[in-house]
Amino acid sequence: MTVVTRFAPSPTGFLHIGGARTALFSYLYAKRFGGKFLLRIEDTDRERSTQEAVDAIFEGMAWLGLKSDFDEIYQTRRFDRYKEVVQQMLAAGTAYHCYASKEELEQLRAEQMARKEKPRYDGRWRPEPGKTLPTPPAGVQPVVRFRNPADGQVVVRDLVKGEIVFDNRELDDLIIARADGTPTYNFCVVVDDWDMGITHVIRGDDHVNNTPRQINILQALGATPPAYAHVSMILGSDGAKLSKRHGALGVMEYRAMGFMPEAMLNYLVRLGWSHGDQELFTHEEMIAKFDFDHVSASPSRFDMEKAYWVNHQYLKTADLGLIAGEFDWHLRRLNLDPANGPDLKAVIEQQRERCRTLLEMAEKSKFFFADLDGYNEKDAAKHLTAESATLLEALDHALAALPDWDVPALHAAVNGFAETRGLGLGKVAQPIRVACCGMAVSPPIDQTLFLLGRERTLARLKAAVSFARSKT
RNA sequence: GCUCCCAUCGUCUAGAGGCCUAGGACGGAGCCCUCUCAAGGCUUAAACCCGGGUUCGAAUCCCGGUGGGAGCGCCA
Repeated sequence: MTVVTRFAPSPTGFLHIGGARTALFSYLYAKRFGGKFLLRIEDTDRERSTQEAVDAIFEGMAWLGLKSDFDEIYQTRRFDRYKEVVQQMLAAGTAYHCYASKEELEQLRAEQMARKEKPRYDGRWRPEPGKTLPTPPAGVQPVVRFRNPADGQVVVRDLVKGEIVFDNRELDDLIIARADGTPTYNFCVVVDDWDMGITHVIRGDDHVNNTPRQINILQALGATPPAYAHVSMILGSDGAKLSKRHGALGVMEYRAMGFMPEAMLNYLVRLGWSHGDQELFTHEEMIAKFDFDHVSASPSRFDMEKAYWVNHQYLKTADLGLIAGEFDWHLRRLNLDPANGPDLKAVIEQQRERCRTLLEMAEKSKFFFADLDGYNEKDAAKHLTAESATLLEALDHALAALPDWDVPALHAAVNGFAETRGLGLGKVAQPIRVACCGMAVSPPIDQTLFLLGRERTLARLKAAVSFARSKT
């Protein structure tokens, strides 16, 4: 049997971190067993579903590289099928019409709560042998309810939580089709998972309580229930639940913060899952090693510091071309022209060790791609002094005389310059940094000047000299 | 309220009864290296929620408590 998993978000917002991890686990599990992974848009709630959200989810999935093996599926395009199954169940007696109004049900719930009972449908329209049903009120469109077994138990063998037992007495008859005829969530999932041959349902653990009902519906349909894996949720760093109001960010916002998609995946896969002490995984390793035996049942917190660290590991080691694509995106976002400067890969090679994010890298590389917009105040005060002006002026001449503008030549020139003057390299390099980069932080000075190029370097040295002299 | 889930350093976790005087990683502290910032190397502080059992032996199994969380919609 080939494994088929699915990621089934409802398009009511962007793809958040928890959803991304669920998608990743589903994807990895399918790939691990040479199976298929599909994306299904659960848009049966037409009030809340939006096209923007659908697009946002696709965008997030694409950025992360979680490709579906099929075209996306929309539940709204499967209404005929759901109706067909509802009719089937009605005919089989596993579902029935219920004419209770919303007001009526609300009152029922209120009464039950007051009596400290679990609020649930009381089965007033549920057909029983020998029971006389009320007469349907005129002009009321009924909903369709599933006839849940009255007793017995449902055992969910959850891949992460183990065996969970539910008493059927705790389950009421849920609505599977609204008065307007549209199907509801719990029903659509069941029909879809069944029709699409889903073998493993991997989802957030806020769904565990739905699982026994879904299993009952499946059984009423004569279908074999899939395996379930309920993954616990991801909390904010303060341990509070993530929500739009509280720190829930879309995956694309992590892109804006400067994360590599591969790093994001790596951080996410380790959140709740482990493989011994291993922290870093290639895409292939994730696929080969992922399993539910080592998925934690308890919720975990999103730790930004660790995420940054993982990202940094990727920046330090990933293929330059791969990084360049994202780096380019960030430069443009800062209104910089990637073409107006050194080769991106060469810049990345020099900056990758000192930046935890691509955003940071772009910001620290501005001076390679645009004219200086002034000097960092503190750095200039410290390093662009009257005496360093003399130094920089001499350096300007020395460097201008260089026959070749390459790293060894620049290295020799700057070091030799410092040596002949009996100065430590720092005394020379720091003023150059501020002059050429606008600040006292940059890659090694020889590399920096090389990448900056002769023209820009010499011009900036001259500008710094007059700047230093202009301040009294 | 009812049902269900969860519980190892601040955080992510290793740990499937003896290998645990509890390991790794992030973050923290300190030292070394150093042209800046980093990176790197070394050292260090830091945890089995509590109480009962089971067992020769429990972080690991069972029960109870406590504390968190989820669900209880004609939402998904």
